[in-house]
Parts: sequence; C-alpha cells; structure tokens
Amino acid sequence: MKEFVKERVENVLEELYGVENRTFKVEKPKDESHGDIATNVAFLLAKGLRKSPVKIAEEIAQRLSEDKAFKTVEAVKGFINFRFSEDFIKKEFKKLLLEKDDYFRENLGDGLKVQIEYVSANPTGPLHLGHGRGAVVGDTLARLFEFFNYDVVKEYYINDAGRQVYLLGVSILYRYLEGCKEKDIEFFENLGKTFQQDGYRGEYVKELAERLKDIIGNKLCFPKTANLEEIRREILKKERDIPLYYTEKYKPKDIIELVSNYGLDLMIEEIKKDLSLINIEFDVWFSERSLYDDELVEELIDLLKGKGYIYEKGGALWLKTSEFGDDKDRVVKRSDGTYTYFASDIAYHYNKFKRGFKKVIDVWGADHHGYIPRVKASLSMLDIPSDWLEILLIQMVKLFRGGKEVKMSKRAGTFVALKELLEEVGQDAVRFIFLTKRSDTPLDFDLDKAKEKSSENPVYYVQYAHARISGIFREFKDRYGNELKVEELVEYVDFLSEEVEEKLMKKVLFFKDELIDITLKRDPHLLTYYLIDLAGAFHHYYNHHRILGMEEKIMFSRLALIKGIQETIRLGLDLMGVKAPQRM
RNA sequence: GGGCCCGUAGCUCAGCUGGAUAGAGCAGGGGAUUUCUAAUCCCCAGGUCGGGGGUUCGAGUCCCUCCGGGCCCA
Repeated sequence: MKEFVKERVENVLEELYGVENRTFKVEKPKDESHGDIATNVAFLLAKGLRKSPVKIAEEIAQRLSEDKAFKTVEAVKGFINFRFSEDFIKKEFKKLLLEKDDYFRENLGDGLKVQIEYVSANPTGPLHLGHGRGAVVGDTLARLFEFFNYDVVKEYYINDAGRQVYLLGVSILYRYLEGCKEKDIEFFENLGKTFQQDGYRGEYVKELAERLKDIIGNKLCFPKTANLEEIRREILKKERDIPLYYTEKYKPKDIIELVSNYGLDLMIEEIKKDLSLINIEFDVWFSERSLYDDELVEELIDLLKGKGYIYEKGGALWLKTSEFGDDKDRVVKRSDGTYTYFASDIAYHYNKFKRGFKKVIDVWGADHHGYIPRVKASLSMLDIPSDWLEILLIQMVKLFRGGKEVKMSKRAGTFVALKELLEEVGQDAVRFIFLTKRSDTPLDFDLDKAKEKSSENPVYYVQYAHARISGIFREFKDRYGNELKVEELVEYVDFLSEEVEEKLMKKVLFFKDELIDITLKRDPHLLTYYLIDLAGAFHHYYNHHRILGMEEKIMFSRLALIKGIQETIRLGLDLMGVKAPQRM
C-alpha cells in the first residue's frame, strides 16, 4: 500500500516539478483522521522549490485527487493525507483472497544468499532460556527472509574445540569415576582438582556419565591402563540411539579426549532435541574443529600476516585490530602455540564469505557485545564490506514464578533449561512470548501468565481468533452441507458496506507493509503486535456482527471478510513458527 | 575507569532512519451470552515520555550532560 502511494507521488513530482526524489516518507499516520497514508514530501521539497510546504502539498493533492484509487487526497498544514477509495480496497482484498500468501510476498531478496547464524551455544550443556530467545528470533527472521525470496541458510556454529570441551570431558569422567567402587584414586583426585575449579556441575553431566557406564561398564575406572581404542570401538558398537560423529571421526590421544568426544556427541544430540521441541531445525551444523582440521585457521593467520596485520609480542601473535576501531590489539595465537577463539572466529567468518554469502546475520547473546569491534575489525582487514555482517544482540531472559524471579546460574548448575520451560508452558506460548519484546532489551518471562489460557495470554488471544473463524466455516458446512471455496466468495466482497468492514480489510492489506518493515528492520517482535491488533479487531467485529443465517449477500460477504482475516493470521503465526489451530 | 543497552500510565511493554492531539495489554470498577466458541466483547482512568540543556518550522525519537538500572571489558 505504501509503495503504491509512493509511486503515484513520484510520478506527480516528475510531472509537476520535474524532480526525482525518493527520500520522502510515506507512512501510516498514528491518527486515523489523517487518512490511511500520509506523506511529508512537501516539507522536503519546500527548500529546493522555494515554495511553502503548504502550497506544494496543495498542488500535489490537487493533482492526485483525480486518481480513482483514492477517495480523498487532502493537503493539511503541509502534510498530504490519502484515503483509499472503497473500490480500491475491495479490489485489493479480492486479490488477497485469491492469491493468499502470495499477495503479501514481494521479491525483496531476489535470491540473495543470506546466512543466519544463531543459538551456537557451547555444546557443554543443555540450552537455557537465553538460547531459546535467540533461537526464536533467528528462526523467525529466517522464515521472513525465506518468505521474501532470500536464499537463506540457517546455521549453528559448534564450539567443539578448546578448553570448554576438554572440561566437559573432565566433568563426565569425574562423575563416572565417582561411581566406580574400585578406581585409580590418584587419577581421580587430580581430575577432581580441575573439576572443582572449572567443571560442569549440572545434573545432566551425571546423566551423561551414567550413560557412558551403561555402555562400557567399569572399563574406565583405571584410566591409565585402559585400552582406548578398544573402548572407543565398544562405544561405537553399543551406542545405537544417536549418531556418533565425534567418537567416530577422532582417534583420541588420551582418555579425556575420548570422553569429551563422546560427550559432544551426546550433548549435540540433546541440543538438537531441545531445538526440535521448539520447532527449529538448522540447515548446517558447522564444526569449529573442522576449521583446524582443514587448516583454515592457519591459512587465515598466514593471510593476515601477509597483509601485515600480525605481529609478535611476548611469544604470542597479535592482530592489529586497534587500527580498525577496536580498543586494543588482540591475541590470535597464544605463546603456548594454541589459537584463541578469536582466531577460529575470524576463520569461520572468512569461510562464510568464501562460501558466497552476500549477507550474514549473527544472532548473539548481548553479553558478547564487547566482541563486535574486533570481529568487524578483522573483516575489514580481509576487505569484507562493513555491512556484510550484521550482528543482532539478544538480551537476557528472566524467569518469574509467583511474582518472584527464578534465579539461574550455569556454574552452580541451577539454571532453567529451555526444555523444562517448553514442557511447562508449551511451544506456541514460548515462541510467541519470546517475540513480545524487542530482542535487545531484557525480557521478563512470567510463567504464570504464560500458562494461563485466557485473554491474559496474547498467544491464545490470537490463536483463538483463528480458531473461531474456523468454527464459523465448520458451522456453515453443518448447516448448509457444503464446503465453501474462496473463489465462490470473492465476488461478494462488493456487498461489504460497513465502515468497520472497510477498516478490517485495510488492516489486513497493510500487513504486507508491516511484513516488509519487520524484515528490513529485523524486528520480528512487531509481528506479535500486529497480530494482537488484528485479532482484537476481529473479536470486536465478531461480537457485533452475525454472519451465518443472514441474508445471503451479507452472509457471504462477511464470510469472505473473515476468510481474509483468517488467512492473514495464519500466515503471521506461520512466520513465527506458531500453530494456527482449527479449534481450541 | 572505558564501552554497550535501557529508563514512556500503578505493572508489562509498543512507538525511536524527527512529523500532526504519545498508544496497547494487564491490574481496579461496572456491564454484555434465547445467537456462528465468553480463551470473547463494551464502558470508565491514568502521563514533568528519568532531570536539564541544545539542534530544528517541528523532539518520546537526534546531540550534549547529569541521575538511576543492567551487561561487557580493564
């Protein structure tokens, strides 16, 4: 709708003043009395044309009021207010009924290759609330991009290299040894020191250890004398429920590595399961370790060296990120010869670039925001344009029960897992509520409210609108014995005569503008606001208008109207990954 | 100490590439069902947009500063 008006205005500018200008704004005024669409174009032209905005607005309005698409075009204090004609709205609404989702589609992306990387939680523990929020935001964005014809790849980066994974192995092995009646005490105690300091203490580690024990029995109670290869083969043979990527691929050099690899396999499977509970599936699981295996990290460091951005200090290799806006230079290779996370991160992003993505969106926890300047700096060094990588920050989720905060702490192992939340609240409510607030501000998640099945809970409010409409069509079939096709209804749109009905049609038609806005601004939370608004408008209408049993023209016209509303709600919910139920 | 985010109605939040009289939900009170789902609807209220200054024809929106809260880094 906006684009439609904008084009008309541009034509007039050309005609009247011979100027080209696309910088003016076309928007929905807050106040309905200012019409369906308004533009500030006159203000922007005033200077160049040496005329008052009021005068310009009048001239443009005058010219455009001949257009049949508009009922009125008014110049008010320099603004130009447009009101669509009834005919135009009905024509568009019919189009929408016939084209369905395609009506809202627009070729924004033109097949542009886009990667969205999200969640990417360390595979050392189950997903918690914050990950869930990032997952929903990233996934919804991906759906929006797909809708607008971007070629989207959803990717999860697995931090499967480095100390955290080592610590996972330590923790599992420690718990495993705890359960050995006879064991290598010295080994156990040494391991205990690391465990006490940095180990993972969640219950889930004990479960992983038990699973290991189920498979190999007590064969690891004396780790030093254990036959690693034999045990590995036994795991491969007996573990049948999950794919064993790491255990299979990597021959361990010590016991901890073996347990780490098996732990990784278990954890990643866990994470996939958690994600499937919230209706999320990734296209690519990208392994950090593969960057080392394929020597991409080394290659990258050499490349940067060649460009003169790397120097040695204190035995370590530093990257001159401060030359590109970072506070200071960063270590990429430590003096002990190991690479930092930063090094593999650069290699990873460089790899994304080489894979041909024209745009990359990273969804990160807000606690990583300090990391942005160095990553951006490194990309500049590689001559990658600065708008190639967009980073969206997701703020924390705080959980409230009975008005009190449920505290989370990963260290102590008392965090709230996403899985528990999903079990308690349900997938739809969780997804919806995660999108009720702008993602870069903290979210308070009220468990009691989320579970309530009433108007308190916007999820059900919106879903109920959809289900109600389904109910009306069900009832129609019961009474009149036949299923209705949209095609039969379309022509009846002409019989809609009330102002509310016109308003409803407009609200639905504007969803396209809304979707485009949401996508370009990467603001998926606005979807919920739109849907709540539309659902509210429908519920209001429903309570004041009878549909079935009315005179035929009226009945069918109203059925056409609510069909359009239903399709729109369904599409909106689809894009959020929330179900649109037929009945509730 | 440096950086980032936030501060809008009693509560939870929209609105932020400047635009016309600042919005919604909840909480409180009152009402609506012989009817296609009451998980619904209708009526009643509330604001120094954290304070101050600046830019502008116009500031909740941009800039500066202060206050308060959160996070990251040192």
